[in-house]
Amino acid sequence: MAKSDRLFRLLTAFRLLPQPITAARLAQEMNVSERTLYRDIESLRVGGALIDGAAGVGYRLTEDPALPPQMFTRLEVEALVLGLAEVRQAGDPALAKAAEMAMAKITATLPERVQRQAIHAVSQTYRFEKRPAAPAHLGLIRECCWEERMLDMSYTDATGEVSLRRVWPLSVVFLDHMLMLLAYCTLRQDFRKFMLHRMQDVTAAESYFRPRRVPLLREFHAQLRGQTGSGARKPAQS
Amino acid sequence: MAKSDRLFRLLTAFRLLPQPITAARLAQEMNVSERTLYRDIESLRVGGALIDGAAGVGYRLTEDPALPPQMFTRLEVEALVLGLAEVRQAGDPALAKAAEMAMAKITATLPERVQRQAIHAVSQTYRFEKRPAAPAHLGLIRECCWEERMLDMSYTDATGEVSLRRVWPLSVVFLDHMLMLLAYCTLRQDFRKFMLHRMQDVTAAESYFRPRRVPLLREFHAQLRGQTGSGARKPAQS
DNA sequence: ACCCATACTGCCAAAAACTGTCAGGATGTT
DNA sequence: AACATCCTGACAGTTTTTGGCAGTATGGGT
Repeated sequence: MAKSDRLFRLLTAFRLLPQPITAARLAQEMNVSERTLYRDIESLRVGGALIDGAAGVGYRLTEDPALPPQMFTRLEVEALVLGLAEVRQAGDPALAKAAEMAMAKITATLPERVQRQAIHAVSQTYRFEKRPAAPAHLGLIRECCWEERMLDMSYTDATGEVSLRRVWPLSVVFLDHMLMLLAYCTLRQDFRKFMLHRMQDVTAAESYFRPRRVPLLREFHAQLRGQTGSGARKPAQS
Repeated sequence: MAKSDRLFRLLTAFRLLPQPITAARLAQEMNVSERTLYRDIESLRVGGALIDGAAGVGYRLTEDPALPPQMFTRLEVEALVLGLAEVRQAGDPALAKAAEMAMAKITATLPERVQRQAIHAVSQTYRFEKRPAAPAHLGLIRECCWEERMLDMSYTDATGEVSLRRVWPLSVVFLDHMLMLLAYCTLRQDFRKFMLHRMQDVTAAESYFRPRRVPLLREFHAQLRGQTGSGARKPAQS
């Protein structure tokens, strides 16, 4: 095995195996002698890896050259922590979980000192008025947006009238107190806003509208901006 | 030169030099023959690099094995975009700017396809009731929290009474409509919450309270949790 | 302080990997 | 079609790497 291949693999082993880890354990993992393993460690060090080794203890990969050179300022760390904390309160359990995972992944890439800054960030968020829990069909709606897949539902509008709709879902908007879907409505042949809590029997249709989502959304936004600019009239809503 | 060293350097050259780039150019850069360069390319490919090579054109590094093994799921990307968008509406210009920068840094590390998912994320946020712009002293307060530096101010409480305060600032809380500082108040010898818009003449003191911020904040939170659990009484506020 | 576990480094002969030259084939662009 | 460039095999000579051995240094626990 070429040494260069082995060095790549050694870095992977370092990331995956519990630390601290002894040279003997790594050598076993790599099928080389300990002497060679010591040399490999030295090579990785020359290549930029910061590997801490304590006699009687073992090795730790303290900074990984494969990790991004990206370095967040302290204020950027605050923004990330605060933003992801907001998402955790957004009322969407799946998104809250994803926010946690994203934060964990980012934290794992940070040097220890910056990790501590993130864990003990100054900025916090607290919401007195909680959003109601997201309806069960939020995940389905989101996936249909991603996949540019049409969506069928019955919708109860503000007057209490129920209608069957086939829409092209474009975007999910988190408002102060509720969730809204921006979509193109095939029944009305126009853009419409739908409140998620007024939807029933939401199902993914067999048809797709790809690849139209991004331009349509851009158009909807332009329309909304145009209406906002033309006065205090509230944008049309289903 | 050891081949393993050269492979690291070749990846660097790939990232820095304009693409597409010919084998001849890279060989020159690395001081090896073209034949060796072809072998090196093959070695990088075996190691996971996705390098596109077209006869008559040159090479492109399409996916870089040095990029983080961390990969955000699509939902995690949504959470990041949404969270940082919330921060941009938080009423704190410095933090908003930091959120933009953080998002740009994260985006830059993503493969192209995932970058597009981030740019055209489904989740958006819109706030009807904007927070008032943060008072000018927010930045100073934040820095004093970071540095565990005492803060002096005059404070107008809910009854309109003004008092001079020296506090140990612990945390800035973004509420629905306003900003709040959690602090230890040396005047009252107790934890207190202060609304930022009721502060005047905010200055950093000469003294520090480090390293006390994290345990104090933990204690304050425990106190708040205790009060919440004991009934509907609203926590004490200055 | 002592003991144990482990990091660390130099040396050397044998083994393995690598190199550049040469030749020839394939492919993309204009 | 012409040109530029990717691609790959073969081979003799060169360079690098390996593992075993020996000895030193160091961190952590008791």
